[in-house]
Amino acid sequence: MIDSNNPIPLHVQISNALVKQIKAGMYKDKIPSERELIEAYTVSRTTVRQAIAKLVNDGILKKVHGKGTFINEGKPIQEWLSNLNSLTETIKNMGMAPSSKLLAAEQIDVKDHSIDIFNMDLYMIERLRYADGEPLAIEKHYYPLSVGLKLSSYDLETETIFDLLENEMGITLAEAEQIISTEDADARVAGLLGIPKGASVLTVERIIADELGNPLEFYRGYYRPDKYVFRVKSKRNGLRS
Amino acid sequence: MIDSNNPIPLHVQISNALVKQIKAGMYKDKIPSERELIEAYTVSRTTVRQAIAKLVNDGILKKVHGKGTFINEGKPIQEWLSNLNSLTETIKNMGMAPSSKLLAAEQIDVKDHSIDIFNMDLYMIERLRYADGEPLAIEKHYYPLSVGLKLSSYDLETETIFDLLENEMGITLAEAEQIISTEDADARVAGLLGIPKGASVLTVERIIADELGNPLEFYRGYYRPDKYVFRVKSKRNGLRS
DNA sequence: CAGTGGTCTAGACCACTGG
DNA sequence: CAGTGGTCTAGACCACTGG
Repeated sequence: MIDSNNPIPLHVQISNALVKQIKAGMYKDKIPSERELIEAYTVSRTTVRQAIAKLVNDGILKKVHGKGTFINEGKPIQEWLSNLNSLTETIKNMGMAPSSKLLAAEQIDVKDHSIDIFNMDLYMIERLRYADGEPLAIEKHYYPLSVGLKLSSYDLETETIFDLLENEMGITLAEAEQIISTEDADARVAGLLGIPKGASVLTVERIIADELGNPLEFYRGYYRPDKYVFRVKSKRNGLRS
Repeated sequence: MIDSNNPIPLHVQISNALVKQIKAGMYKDKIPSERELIEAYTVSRTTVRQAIAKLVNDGILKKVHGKGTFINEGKPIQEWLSNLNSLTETIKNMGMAPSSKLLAAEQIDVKDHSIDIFNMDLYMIERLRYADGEPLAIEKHYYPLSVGLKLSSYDLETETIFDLLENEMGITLAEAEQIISTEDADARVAGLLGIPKGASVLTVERIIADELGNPLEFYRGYYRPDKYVFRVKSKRNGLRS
């Protein structure tokens, strides 16, 4: 299972093994202690701690000094807002299986929409996103027509849009500004996400720009709050006057 | 500067020293290599890497294999990343007049609450916050009993809690982790905020810690989404496969 | 090639939790 | 008290970047 000849680092192998075991319900609440994992995998403590640190950072585990390392029960998927990650990446980091269903991929006339960041016709891609087969979010991406048309030539149910943009189309995503809010789910959103009409959904509006600040994508996402939350780290260095 | 007799861990001391040096403009783009830092601080590589890892996780530094460790430009490290420091300040910045109504200030038995970050009885302060006389948010702050009691001796309808903690009580707030989500307003929340029962409210859970990571405050806020949204800037990580 | 970060070992002592 | 995670040392070899 853990193979030191494998080019995948040992701490990554252990990390993955732990996620698999946690998902399989092998541990009720607590994972084995670091010393026990050292024994089990015949590795050093550094390696074990490195594996655990990753899962703690992802919000899967939680360490308590003197007691042990515990599984973060039933916690929704947590996205770190300081990094702009694709939902696919985030879901994978949480040890779940991402999938997508394409709802729409179509041109939108400039006069029909209120998104004014591109001064041209748009192409809209809408997908229902799943984690371990459960509906998680609806994502609508808006691109300039040429970009959208090119994207639509790929299989958008299996591909990661960020991958396509960055690796296939040579577009560099640099930074994003996101607005997080909430609204009551309308009938369509509720139906797709499998929640009652009127229930709260987390909403994200996002503009991604390149290094020069030119807009590349407008995005609107609707997330099930019981399965997905946003996490932010903040600092307070020398704010005092 | 770096003192191994200091109870503050060496890697934290080095971490802080690096931040100070970066802010002072001591490095143009790249910080010294790990081997150089080992020399400079007379510590092991593990310790240096631990110090750097923290700053990478915070988005201040960025490592590039084979090249070095670089400063992440444009990441403001001197302020809260998301304008959540003091609601008073944020409201003022929007050109509105902040005010507060104290709803509760009371001790909570350790056995009655599920907040387990302090292993002691808590003191809870709950306020309804207004902007230009309109209800905007409900804020619940939880502190260790001694801190809460001291806070309650001030006029919490006019004072800013962060001001009291930092300037009157000499408590240093270093960093916070926040979780943003949403839920349906219950009758009480709806009534206080002046929205229909069941309507969506933005929720924030926050733990503020000192420089060593010891928790200082637990916080839960309920915001009217029509009057308050969260804005976050994110960067795309350079490290993808 | 020298220099960089990435991975890993095999120890050690400490501080904290609970019985 | 035994067991836990937290910190730290002093090494080693590897993979990658650039001249």
